[in-house]
Amino acid sequence: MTVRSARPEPLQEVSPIRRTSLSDKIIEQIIDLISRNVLQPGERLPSEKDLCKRFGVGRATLREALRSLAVMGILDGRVGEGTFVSHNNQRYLERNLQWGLLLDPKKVEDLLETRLMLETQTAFSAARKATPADLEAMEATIQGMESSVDRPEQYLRFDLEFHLLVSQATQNTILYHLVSMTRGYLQAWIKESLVSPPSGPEDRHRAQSSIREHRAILEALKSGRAEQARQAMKAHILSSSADLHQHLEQTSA
Amino acid sequence: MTVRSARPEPLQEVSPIRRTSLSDKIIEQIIDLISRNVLQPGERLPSEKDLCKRFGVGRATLREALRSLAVMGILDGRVGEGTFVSHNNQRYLERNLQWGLLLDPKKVEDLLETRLMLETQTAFSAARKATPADLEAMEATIQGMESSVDRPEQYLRFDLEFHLLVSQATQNTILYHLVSMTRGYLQAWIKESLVSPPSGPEDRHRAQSSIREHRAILEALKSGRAEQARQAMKAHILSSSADLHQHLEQTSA
DNA sequence: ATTTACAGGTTGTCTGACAACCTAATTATA
DNA sequence: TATAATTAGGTTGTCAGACAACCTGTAAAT
Repeated sequence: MTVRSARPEPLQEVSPIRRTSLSDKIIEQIIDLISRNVLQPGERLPSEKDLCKRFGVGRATLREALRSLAVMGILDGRVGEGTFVSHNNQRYLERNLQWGLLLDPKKVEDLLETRLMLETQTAFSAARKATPADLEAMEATIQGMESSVDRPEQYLRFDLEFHLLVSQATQNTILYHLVSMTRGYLQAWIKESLVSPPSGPEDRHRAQSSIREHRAILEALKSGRAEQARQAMKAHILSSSADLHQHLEQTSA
Repeated sequence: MTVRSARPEPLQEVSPIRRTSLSDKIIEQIIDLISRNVLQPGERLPSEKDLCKRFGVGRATLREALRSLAVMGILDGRVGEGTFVSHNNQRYLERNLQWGLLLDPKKVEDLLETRLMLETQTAFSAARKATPADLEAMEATIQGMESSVDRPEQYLRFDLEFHLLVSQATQNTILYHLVSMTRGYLQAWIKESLVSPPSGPEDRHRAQSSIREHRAILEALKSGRAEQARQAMKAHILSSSADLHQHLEQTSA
């Protein structure tokens, strides 16, 4: 007699039984430990042998869980040293979107639209919530941009940092993650589009106007004018997106 | 002589060497296969033994890759049957955000703010892009709400469906996933807040005004007035959020 | 004192094995 | 013949042991 034959009529409210594998349970437990700060970022986990004994599972099972957490960017395994909690488990979202966009790479348009939407709104919200410390940090990144117009790599780091600071100023961690996610992925394209042609005078010109746009955003934030901040950010994103588009068409042509 | 002692002065442009594990390479290859549609959604992968031979790796290594793809929601392993490409690898975003939210428990406020931001913008965008078929489907969900004011469970399904249709009408899959993610998370709270008190006359009254709000959104979408659609959605989300807040405070008190 | 060599621990990978499970063909039964 | 039970083969889930590659700190050699 099988279980199947023992269920003649279909039940409506059957328990949503799901065979949860041992690895899944381990993943949940470890995530729980990290979220409760029992395991802190940078901390080393016990060795796999230890963990096997504690969880009461084989090493293969445990490793499947650890590997999964590693590709998510939550853990970081270093051969010969141990497994560590990633410093920036915040960043794991970017990583995963990266995997995801590899799945269908035609979403650049969608990404740009989403980014426009998110960042204009974060600018709006940040104008109301930004602390003096936030504004000061933004000021620093703009100065950083000014001092590195000829070093695209470094310039981009400051650029990214500025936008992250804006989203951080909203004090909404979800928004921060979403912005850093979209931004992190576009970064690859942006970098490529800036590096491919050797930095000429036009690039420097572009950098200068970009810095002006950032300053406009910062001024709006400082004065607390939310709508103005939104518009400034919108203008900046649009011109930046236009640049990216142009470069993309050039390379594809 | 170690490598360490051979690097007296810090190099700026060292190659960002990363020891890519075999599992990582397998993950990349499989994702590539899926993105190139060599492996289509729903399709079954060869057995693990087969894959081991093709990739030239041991089973443990292969399984770590498969498990990682499974927790991402890209693959779906069924014991005794095989491993399949997930029908909706679209869902990977929601899945990962889910893990992410487990990582650091966000506040409901953040979710509500994000939702307000996303949905007002999707309404704006949808007003410009919605097709007659989209509008027709939305009309149907509103009728569904009207016919189930006394069945909260069913009512909520229609409600959710409406909002998903709006975001779908933007034809931006990323936005769609983000909306469905925030919505899916709030759904648990919403359901609880509606089920806990037995449905009384006030609830029905609330449902009626909610339906009016949905109609207002739909009318704005039909007439293609983007700004009006945004305002209508904003009003709806705000009143809906206020309800949720009230219920939350009641239960916590 | 500096360098070298070594030992112990850790992750990465392989192999083989068994259990739980599903599918389908085969056999037994009414 | 038609239906039920059994069986066989394949598949994923898990375990155990082993070895390679690697890192770190310590002890030995220079």
